[in-house]
Amino acid sequence: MLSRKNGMPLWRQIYLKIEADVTSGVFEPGQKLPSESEFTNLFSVNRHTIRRAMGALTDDGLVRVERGRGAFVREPVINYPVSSRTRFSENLTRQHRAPGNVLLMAVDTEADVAVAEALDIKEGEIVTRITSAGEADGRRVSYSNSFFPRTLFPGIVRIFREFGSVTRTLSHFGVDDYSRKRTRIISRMPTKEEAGELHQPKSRPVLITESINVDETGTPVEFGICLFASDWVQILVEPS
Amino acid sequence: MLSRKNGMPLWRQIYLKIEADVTSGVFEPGQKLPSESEFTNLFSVNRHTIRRAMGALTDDGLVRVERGRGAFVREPVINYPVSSRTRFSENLTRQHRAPGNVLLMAVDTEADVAVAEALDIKEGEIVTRITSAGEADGRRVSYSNSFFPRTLFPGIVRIFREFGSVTRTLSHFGVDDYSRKRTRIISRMPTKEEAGELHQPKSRPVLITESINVDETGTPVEFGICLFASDWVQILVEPS
DNA sequence: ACCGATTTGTTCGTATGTATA
DNA sequence: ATATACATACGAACAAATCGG
Repeated sequence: MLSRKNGMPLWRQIYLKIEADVTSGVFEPGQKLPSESEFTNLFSVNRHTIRRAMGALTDDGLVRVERGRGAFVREPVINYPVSSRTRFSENLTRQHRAPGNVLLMAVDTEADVAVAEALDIKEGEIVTRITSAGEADGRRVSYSNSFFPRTLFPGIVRIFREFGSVTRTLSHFGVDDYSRKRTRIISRMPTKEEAGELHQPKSRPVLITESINVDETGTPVEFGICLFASDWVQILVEPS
Repeated sequence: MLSRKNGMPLWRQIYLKIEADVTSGVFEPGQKLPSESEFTNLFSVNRHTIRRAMGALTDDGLVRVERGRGAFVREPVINYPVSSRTRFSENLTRQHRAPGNVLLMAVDTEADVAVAEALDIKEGEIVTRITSAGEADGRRVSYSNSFFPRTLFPGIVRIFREFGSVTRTLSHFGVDDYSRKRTRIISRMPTKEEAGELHQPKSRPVLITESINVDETGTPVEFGICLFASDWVQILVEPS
C-alpha cells in the first residue's frame, strides 16, 4: 500500500489516500474521520506522519479538525444571500436543497425595548413571537425568532401554522410585498440553549442577523433575529 | 524571551520573532538565515520547534529554504524599507476599514487557489499582498489582507505607500472606479495567531468578510480578507 | 460537579536519508 | 570524501479540550 522507496513521502501518500476517500464519498461530508491513533494503526506509521497529512488536508480545506473531538470531512457551506429582498426558503431552494422550517413555538408577548424600536411601536405593546428552526439537507442550520405587531396581524399563528412560511402568511394579511430595511450582522458565542437548538457544540460561534422587514409604505411588519450555525452557513451580500 | 506559560506555542513565538526580524530588515532579502541548529541554540528549543516555525514562515512566503544550503529571506521584487506605521488616509469605509489603519506588511507572493480564483488569475501567479490592521479608539478591531494582481499593478506597494489609500492607489493605475462584486461573510473561532493580531482572546469569535472589488469592466482588481473582532464590530447591510 | 477515557496539540529525543558545498 | 544542512520518520511524554457516566 504505502511505499517507502518511490520518493514520495509517506505523509503525502497518506494525504492522497484520504483525499481520494473524501472526494469519492467514502467519507461523507460532516462524517468523523478515524482518529489519529486509528489512522496510525491503519497505515502503520507514526502519529506525526498522520498529523502531517491531516495538517495538509486541513490547509487545503478538505477536513476540519476539532481538538478533543476529532477530524471531520468539511461540509460544503450553505450560502445565505442577503439583499433587500431576502427569503430564507427561496435562498435554499435556489441551491437545490430541501429547506425545512420547523415551527417551535408561537406566543404573544410584550415587546421589549429592542423589539419595540425595531417595529416602531411602544414598549410593552403586544407582539407575536414565532420561534422556528431552519433545516437543510437534514442539518439544523438556523434558529430564529420573528416578531410581528399583533395589531397588524391578529391570529397570525394559526395562519403561519397553515402556510409554514412568512411570505405566504403575510400575503394572507394583504402584505404582498415587503423588503428588508436593514440587516445587522454580528457574531458571538451561543448560549447553551442556543447551541442546543442549533445542534452544535457551544464552543462554535454563531452568526446572527437582525433584520427589519417593511411593507410598501415603510411600516415595519417583522423584526427577525436569526442565528446561524457558522460552521455551515455563510452570508453572501450581493449588490441589488 | 520565550515563554512556556502564556499559551502561545514556542514555534509561534519563534515565528513572530523571525518574522519581525525579516520585516524590520535585521535579515535582509536574500540573506541566509541562521541554520536550524544555530536557531536551536539561539532559542534553546528542539530542532523540530525551529522547523515548525520555519515551515510556517515558508508557507507564508517570508522565507525560502534550499535543501542542503539553508534558509533565505525571500526577495520581494520591490524592496520595501520597513516603516511599519503607514496610515491609510481616506475612503476607508469602502474597503471595510476603520480609521486608524496601520500597514503591517506588503509582499509579493504566489496566489494560492482561493486568491487565484477570486482575482481570476492562474494559481501561482504573483500577487501583491498588503496586510494591515485597523484600530479605533486605540483598540484593534480589524486585521486584513488585500491581494492585488501584480501584472495589473506593478510596483503597487510604492504607490500605495505614497498615497496611503487603496482608492487613490488604484486611481494612479487608471482604475478610477471600482465596486464590490460580492462579499462573503463568515464567522469562526480565530487561530491563536489571528487572535493575537486582533488583540483579543482566542475564545471570542471573529467576523470575516471576503470581498472582491472589480473595475468598470468587471476585472477583479482586489481581493480582500478582513477579520473583525466580533466583540467590537457589527456589519450593517443597507439597501443601496 | 467530578472523574476517567478519548482525541488533538505541542514539545523533546533520536535516527536515517539526501542534496550541497 | 567529508562535513553541513535540510527532509522525513519514529518514539515518548504531557497539555488541553471534549464527552460520557
